[in-house]
Parts: sequence; structure tokens; C-alpha cells
Amino acid sequence: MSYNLRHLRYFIATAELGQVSRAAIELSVSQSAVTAAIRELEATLGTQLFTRSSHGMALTEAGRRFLASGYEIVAKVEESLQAADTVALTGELRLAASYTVIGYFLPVHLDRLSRVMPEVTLRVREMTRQALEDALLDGQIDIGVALTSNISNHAIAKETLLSSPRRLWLPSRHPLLERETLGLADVAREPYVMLTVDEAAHTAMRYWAPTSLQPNVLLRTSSIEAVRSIVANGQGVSILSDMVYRPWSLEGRRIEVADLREPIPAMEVGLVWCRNNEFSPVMNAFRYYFRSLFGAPQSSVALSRPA
Amino acid sequence: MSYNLRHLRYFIATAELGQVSRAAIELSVSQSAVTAAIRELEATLGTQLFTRSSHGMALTEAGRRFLASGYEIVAKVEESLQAADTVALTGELRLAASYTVIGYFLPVHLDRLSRVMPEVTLRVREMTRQALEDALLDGQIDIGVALTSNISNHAIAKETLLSSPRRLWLPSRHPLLERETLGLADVAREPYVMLTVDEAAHTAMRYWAPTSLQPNVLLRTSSIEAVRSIVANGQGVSILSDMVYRPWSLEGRRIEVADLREPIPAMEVGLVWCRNNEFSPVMNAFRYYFRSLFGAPQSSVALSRPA
DNA sequence: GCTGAGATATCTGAAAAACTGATAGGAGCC
DNA sequence: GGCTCCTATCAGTTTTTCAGATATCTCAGC
Repeated sequence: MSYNLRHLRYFIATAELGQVSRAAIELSVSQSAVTAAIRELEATLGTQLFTRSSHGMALTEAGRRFLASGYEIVAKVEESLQAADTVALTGELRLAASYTVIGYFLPVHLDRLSRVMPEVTLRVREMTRQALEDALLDGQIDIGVALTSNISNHAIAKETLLSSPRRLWLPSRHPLLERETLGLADVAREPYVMLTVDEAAHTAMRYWAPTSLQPNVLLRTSSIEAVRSIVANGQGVSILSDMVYRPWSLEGRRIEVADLREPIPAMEVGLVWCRNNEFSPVMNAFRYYFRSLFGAPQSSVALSRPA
Repeated sequence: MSYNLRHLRYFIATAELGQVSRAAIELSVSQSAVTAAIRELEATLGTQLFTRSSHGMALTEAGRRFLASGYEIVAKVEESLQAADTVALTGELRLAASYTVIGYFLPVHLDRLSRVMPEVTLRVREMTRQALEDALLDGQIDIGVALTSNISNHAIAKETLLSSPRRLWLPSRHPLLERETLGLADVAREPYVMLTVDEAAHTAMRYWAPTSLQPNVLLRTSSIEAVRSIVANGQGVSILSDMVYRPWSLEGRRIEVADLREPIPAMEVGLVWCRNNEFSPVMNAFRYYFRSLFGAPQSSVALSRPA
């Protein structure tokens, strides 16, 4: 299913020493054990990690990237082994989140946070972006989790966690699925279901406007489940983010996704807070929880590019 | 030696479901396998992760902390499985670092970075803090790695990565090692070796000054190896950070460490850069490399307290 | 107080995984 | 060509992991 920490250690040693045989000595195992582990690792990743030669093993580009991940993972593992004594955090955190976030992003994290810090009371409210900004500035809430791209108030600090690409949703066996490439012009000819919640319609205009095309709107709805059902039943198409995508609708019919030729802005989910406020320990822990799961996001831009 | 990803998965499932038996069903393994894995995990960690009862398993405080680590690790593992296509970074990074950092912190990371991004040329120079600040502002270097506690120029941004506590170094079989607790007053009676490099002497005064005591300085030297040898030979003691500590001196004699009663500021190593400059992709990758290894440092203050 | 349900702990033999050691094969160097 | 250094592969053994049976504990209901 997935790889092991053993695979990782053997891989790192081989990458650093450049030879399976030397890595095997370093690890105090036989050369064949290391060879086998690397072969398994490459199989589960589905990628070549090294180019083999009679001199040794040289990392491929994928191997280099995986090595960086490997360093991160073993660092976290070693960190986890150190039993620093800590105090259990106590207190309250007043959160607000927008419709999409509260339904499709937060649940698993709220669950985990309540397990990791059970003595912290999490109060969560659903708000529109505007209400959320006001509540932050009023001091009614501590932190918001929202779609960060539409936030431009300078009194509010934001930190993007997740960038979820938007794609075209189609019913299964739709003729457009046969095409090599798809563009907004193709979408404009189809009946379109426009989601109106969380400023989705406003965001949609950001990528429709420059094309001088417009979607042939069959229905405007605030329910993602409605979009899902209508698309699944073959009555329309829509462009929505991967975060809210599920392959099956409530009725059990399948939905397909396709990339579009035009660059569609991704849906960005992140934390927002009032720039002037001090961070309480609980707020810090909350932020740290997300940061450590999603990494420092601004730099992932530098390291990877979209497909 | 250490635990497995299997241990981690079994632990997380048990923590989330609150029962070994339910976790076993969820994981499609037998109850005894999960019980055994958790027992092994607790043994390798040397800590109780759960309190057992006939109702199920409740996390201890250590368990909650380990659960948070577990979430981080599996998140990194899953991230590593996604083979996002990337471009190899190319370019140059002009680094500067101070004596201590270049000798005791950077080497392994420069080695790893050159493996992860071989097409980036890393130019490293040793500089004093003042020269480093000037070079940053002049634009002669891109990023510095230095002891961040003495940097107070507002034009320079800093991000602390590592906080290494300072302790008393003693030769083995020194009488002070018998004591229950040690304070600076005890140290003041011993011959003291003062390291002069990287503003160490200046830093030392920060914690000697409030006591109205002063160290009985036998020797001032800019060589850490000299301090190590003199302490190991029983001719003096010193207070230095764990980062530069090694149990053996060059001659093979042992050095012991002891905590002091007074709070001694830790040695803080971090990145520094010119606040006005834009981050190049290479600079971003460099920063990201360290961030992901050392975590978001400011919040570790909130999550843990010193022993 | 007894009893059944449901929980974890422990044990044994079986199955699976990992490892060793030997061997094969390829590439460069003399 | 022959030597050396590398990785790949295979067969047999060792180690780890697992399932299933059983023991033990606790609570709830009677």
C-alpha cells in the first residue's frame, strides 16, 4: 500500500552515499536488502528514483524531490521521539468559517484538534466573508478560516494553507470527455449550474470576463449538493474546486472532472486574523497545527508548478 | 530501535476511535495485532500513551502530543507520495554565516541542500554578525545564517530555527557533578574558559551581570576545540550551548554537562535577510528547506516549556 | 451477588516479510 | 582479456507480524 520508514532510511542512505553497497555497509545490512527496498519504494511511488550505472546510483529529479520529503519525515519522526514535557493547553478559541470551508475543510481538523487539545473549547460559527472580516476587527472572533483570495483588507492578516484547483465537472459519458483539450468556449455551449455561495459567482466572473464569453446559466443555487445532483444527472456542467469534489452524487451517479485550457484561479483556503491582535497561546497552537500539516505554502509555489 | 509507520497508523486509529477493538476492525487486522503494536510503540517511546480501562483507551497528555506528531508525519508521507511535476531549481545563493554556525550547524544542511538542488550554486562565506548585517544591507549576500539573539537592526528580518540551551561543561569526575543543583555561584569559584567568538563573551555577560558575580576567567580563546580540550583535561569549566557540545575532546577525554539553576538564555540559530529585498525562488526554497525541518518556531514556545 | 456484554492482555502456531549469502551480469580501467 | 567495482536476482533462512483462542477485568442489569 505505502512505504515504510525502513524504505525511507535505506533510500536516504543510498542517495547520500551514491551507492547501494556503501549504504548497505553504513546500515549494517546486506546489499541485496537495500536493493530490494529501493526497488519496492520505486514500485509504490511509480517513479524511478535513481539512474543506475556501474558506478553507483544517481538521483533523478523525482528522487531529489523525494529525498527532500524524506528529510522532512525523518526529522518529524525524530522530533516525535523526544518526549518534551508540556502543559495541556486550556482556553477558548472563537472561530468563524465560511460555508464551503465549514462543510468541506474544517470537520476533520476540528475533530483532530479536539483530540489533541481537549481542554480547549472551540466555538465555531459560519459567516460570510464580510461578516467574518467585521467580526475579526470587532474582536468577536479570534481566527477565521476562509477563502483567502477575496480578502484585501489591510487590517487583516492572511496565511494560505491549501490551494485547490478548479476544474470542469461533467456527467459521466458526456461528449466533452472525449475531447483532447477543453476551453471555456466549450463550456459556454453547455447548460451551466452556477454556485452562488462563498462568492463563487463573483470568482467565476474573474475568469469568464476576460474571454468575452459567458456561461449559459441554467440554475443559480447555494447548494453544492444541488450542483452535484444536477451535474450527475446530466442536466448541466459546472466549474468547482477539487476540495468540494466527490466522484459520486447523493443518488449514486458518477461525476467526472476535466482540466480547462484557460488558467482558472485555484480556490485558496487559509487562516485570517486581525493584524493588530496579539496571538494567544491557543491561537498559536491552532495556527501551528495547520502550518505543520500544510507546510509553508508560499514557497511551494517556488518548488512546484501546476501540471 | 524506532517505530514504524504501521505503529503510527495503528496508534492514530486507536486514538481516534478510543478502542483497540474498533480500530482493529477499521484497520482490518486482529485486535491482538493492534494491542501489540501499541505496546511496542509505548516501549520504544518509553511513555504511556493511553490509560486503559474496560471501556477503551483514553489518550494521556503524552499521547495527545504524540498524536499531533503522528498527524504531521502521515501528512508528510502522503504529500511525498504525490509526484507533482517540478522543475529543477537553478541559480545561485550567496550565503554568509558566523563561526559557530558554519562549523556546527550548516555542514550537514549544505550537504543535503546540494543533493536536493544540485543545480543551485551555494556560495558560503564566514562573517561576524556586524559584517553579515552590512553585507545583507549592501546586497552582497542573499541570506545569512547566524545567532539571531543579538540582531536588532529593524531593516533585517530574522526567523529563528533552533534554540539550543546553554549548560555547564565539566570534566568527568568533577566534584560539582555530585551536587543536586548547581548555580552560577558554584561556577564562579571554578577556573573558567571564556569563548570569545560569535559574541559569546558578550552573551555571557547577559547572564552574569544580574548576579553581581563574575567568572574566574583562566583563559579567553576563540577556539571551541581549545575550550573542549581544557575542560576535558580538568583545567577549567565553561558554559556553552548544546549545539557545540560533543562528549569527547580531541584527545579522547570525556566532558560532562550539567544544568544550572539560573535561567541561561539559549543559543538561537536562525535565518536573517534584508527586509526590503524580494525573495527569489532559490531563497524561498532555502527558507522552506529549513522551515520544514525545524517547524514554525514561534509556536513551539506555546506548545512546550523548558524542562 | 450473579451474569452477560464488551473491553484489553496474552499466548501459540502460522503466514508474511525481510534478510543473508551466493551468483550473474555490465561497465570501466589497465 | 582480465581485473575490479558496481547493481540485480535468486534460494533458503531468520525475523516479524498476524490471527484466533483464551484469560481477565469492569460495568450494567437483574
